[in-house]
Amino acid sequence: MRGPEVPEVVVVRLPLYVRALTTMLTEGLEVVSSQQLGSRLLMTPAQIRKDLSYFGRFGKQGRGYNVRFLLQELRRILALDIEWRACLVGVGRLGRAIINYPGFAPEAFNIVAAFDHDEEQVGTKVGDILVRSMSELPSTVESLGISIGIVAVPATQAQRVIEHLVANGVRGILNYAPVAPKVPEGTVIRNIDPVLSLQSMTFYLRESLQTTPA
Amino acid sequence: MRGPEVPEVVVVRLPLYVRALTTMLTEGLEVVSSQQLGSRLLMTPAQIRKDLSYFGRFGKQGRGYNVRFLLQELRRILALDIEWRACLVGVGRLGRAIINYPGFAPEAFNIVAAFDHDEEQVGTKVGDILVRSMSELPSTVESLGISIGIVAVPATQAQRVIEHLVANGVRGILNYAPVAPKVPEGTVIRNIDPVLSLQSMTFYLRESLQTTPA
DNA sequence: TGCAGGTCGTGCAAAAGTTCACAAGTTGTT
DNA sequence: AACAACTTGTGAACTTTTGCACGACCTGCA
Repeated sequence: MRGPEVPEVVVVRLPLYVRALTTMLTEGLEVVSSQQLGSRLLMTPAQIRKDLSYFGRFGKQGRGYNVRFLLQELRRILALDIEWRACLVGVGRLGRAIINYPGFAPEAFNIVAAFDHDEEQVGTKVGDILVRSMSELPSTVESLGISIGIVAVPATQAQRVIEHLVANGVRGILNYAPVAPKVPEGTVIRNIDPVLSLQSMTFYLRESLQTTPA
Repeated sequence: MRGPEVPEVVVVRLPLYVRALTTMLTEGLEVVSSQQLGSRLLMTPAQIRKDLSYFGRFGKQGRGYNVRFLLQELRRILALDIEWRACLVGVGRLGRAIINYPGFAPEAFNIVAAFDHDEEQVGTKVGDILVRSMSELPSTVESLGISIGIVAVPATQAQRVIEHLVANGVRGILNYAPVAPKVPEGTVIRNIDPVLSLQSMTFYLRESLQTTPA
């Protein structure tokens, strides 16, 4: 039905381009070639051109890409030109840090509600966000137009919480719990898991650590 | 010189196996087939068997894998059977949250030192970690045997800080700054970047948001 | 013992992803 | 106007990754 299916790897790279182009724009650069972009991002120019070609023709031969225009197009493609509302579930230490993280809002990702299972927490405020009871989740998601759920609960509860979110219409999950939850078709999940990152890193560090004697 | 080069995708999946096997062990499961493991991790059994085959033959035909044994082997391969010492650079809100994150220590990743550029912070304690001056970094890395650097500084300073770490012998970088720093050959970097995750997520959410009318 | 049901490890084929290489077009200079 | 220097977009070649399918083997039961 839709056009040529875009590989997920390509979609995952687009935000990298958005970020690099944003920087370039603030540097006053008006035009950029796939060559230049590639050397900044450590990628081949061909890959950048191929990636972009899934979505249209944004460049000009002999010249390159207009930074402002390409940026605007990529933001539109990724739907970054609209505000996204998220809720946080789990207001423990990690949850509090996430609410206070200053990196989301400038990118138009706004955490507009927080929930916690612990009734002691309910009614308190974290930053300027009111902590609500889990029972208020359905109505709050509905009334505030929340489409993303940020999960910062213990691993044991993550699957259940995510199912609850999905059942109430939340289609995007940003999961900080150290598990890989299963989600139904049509739901998008991204896992933030520093321990997994470290655990694959050590495979490579091992070698440089143990110096082999002659 | 070394055996058949192991693809990085494979290495990145190993920690997933480690985690699933750990859970299974606590559940009292003694033997597991690639089939079972695959259905838990949402992967094909063939992929699991192929991945493991890069490192040896751990299973028994007709039976499967001994959970305890496979887990032990994988932990050895990933070098998770030794303690890893890390330092944190940047003791802002994010850095404090990282120090207090309870997920590292149980996996034998220990943050044993913290540094900050801000002399006001130096000398204070975060949790039970003393904040040191950047000038103490070289000697501290050396004396405490630190091999991993966790970077939680503003984006503008990340590249510089990482170069400083690498120059002092730190070969593994866990970067929380929203940039993709360049690192020299032989250094392993992993980026934790929730904004990028969200920005690729919205591409898929966009569609389900805008319901196409008939 | 013989056989049915299961599972591993792996060569091979298919699929997915990356890079090459070139026609076509742009820009600036002489 | 002609040309040199660039750069895009893309089909084709190549590389990497995934999945299939089957021989070999294990286990338990009749």
